[in-house]
Amino acid sequence: MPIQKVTREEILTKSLEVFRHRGYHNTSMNDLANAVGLLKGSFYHYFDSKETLMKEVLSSINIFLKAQVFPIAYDTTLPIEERMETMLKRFSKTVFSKDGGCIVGNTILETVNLYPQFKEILQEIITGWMDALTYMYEQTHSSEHAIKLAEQTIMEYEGAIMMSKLYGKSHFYKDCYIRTLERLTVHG
Amino acid sequence: MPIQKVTREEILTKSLEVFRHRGYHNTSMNDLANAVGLLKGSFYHYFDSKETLMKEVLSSINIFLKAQVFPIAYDTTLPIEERMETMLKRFSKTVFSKDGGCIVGNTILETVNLYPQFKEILQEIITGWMDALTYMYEQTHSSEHAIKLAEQTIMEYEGAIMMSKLYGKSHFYKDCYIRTLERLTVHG
DNA sequence: GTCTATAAAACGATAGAC
DNA sequence: GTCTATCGTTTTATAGAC
Repeated sequence: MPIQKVTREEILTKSLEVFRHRGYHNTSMNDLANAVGLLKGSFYHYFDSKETLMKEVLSSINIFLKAQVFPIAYDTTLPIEERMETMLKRFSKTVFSKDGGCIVGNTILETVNLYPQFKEILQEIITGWMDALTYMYEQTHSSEHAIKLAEQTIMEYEGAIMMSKLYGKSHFYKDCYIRTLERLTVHG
Repeated sequence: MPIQKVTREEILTKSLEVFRHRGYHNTSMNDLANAVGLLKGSFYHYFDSKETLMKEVLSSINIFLKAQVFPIAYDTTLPIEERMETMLKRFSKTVFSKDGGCIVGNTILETVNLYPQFKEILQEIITGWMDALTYMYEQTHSSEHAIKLAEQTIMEYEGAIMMSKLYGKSHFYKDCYIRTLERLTVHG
């Protein structure tokens, strides 16, 4: 048996970073292979296409969020503010990056119109986030209002990513974070 | 002189639509040329590169906004709600599209990290929008608060575009629109 | 003939896939 | 490494208005 240089997991982790930084169409198989230290030819031993790889990257994000992040919202042993804070922080660590990219938001804007292959998994991720936020806002608001607040929170965060990228400043996130917490308590 | 099939203006208008729909990297010179009824080689008679073309597209958007949209905010002969409504509607007509794309937001997320060529003009567009919104919110809020509200408005709209694209629903825009108007009056 | 908008063909580079 | 396709770009040829 030849030596296995990398694992599928490592490829997925590295590919996530590359896709987040470069976008989907502007990432070549060469970029991905280089990032994990393989020749692009060897890459097809693990994944049969760029599309399949992206699908698995998005799927692994979804699995992680469903296992490690979203459940926090429903853990009623913790105070609501703490749940929200922890969830936002963990979510950011997975899905956002320092240079201002959100792999989920970027991929939606870049592909949903013309490459519906990713639409389903992207919807699943955002819906999971929506449900978790809605559940938390329902503790202090009506169901209909909670949904609107959850939508507003997600929209603001995605917009904050754009603004951070454009101006290289991070206060947009922080303002979002504060407003997201404020919505738990004020003007019911 | 031979028959001219298209004008520079027509190319810019058509290219704006193609870039908005397909994104920057996923648009080929072939796509652009086909959209205006030329072969891709002939395209270079008008623009010397894809990058130059995109720059001019963004620049034409900026010129239009500065001449026809942003000045509305400063027209004190009109009531503030009317100014905001008119501005939002005109802005949407130029920059957004039915299939849920914002050429400005998309291009920021797709290019700013790796193609800084567009950064300056993109900043100019967003800053123009920011200034117009801030000016209006300053009528009923402090300067510092007005800036935050303007930022929040832009972030929400860009997020709404993402959500509309993902779920094929338009209520995200409408909610943004309502909240943007509400911010003019409530909780000063 | 000159000028120029477009077509046609071909360039080198790089894409995704094998 | 090799394949084929396509990328952005350049060059050459053609056609029609002066």
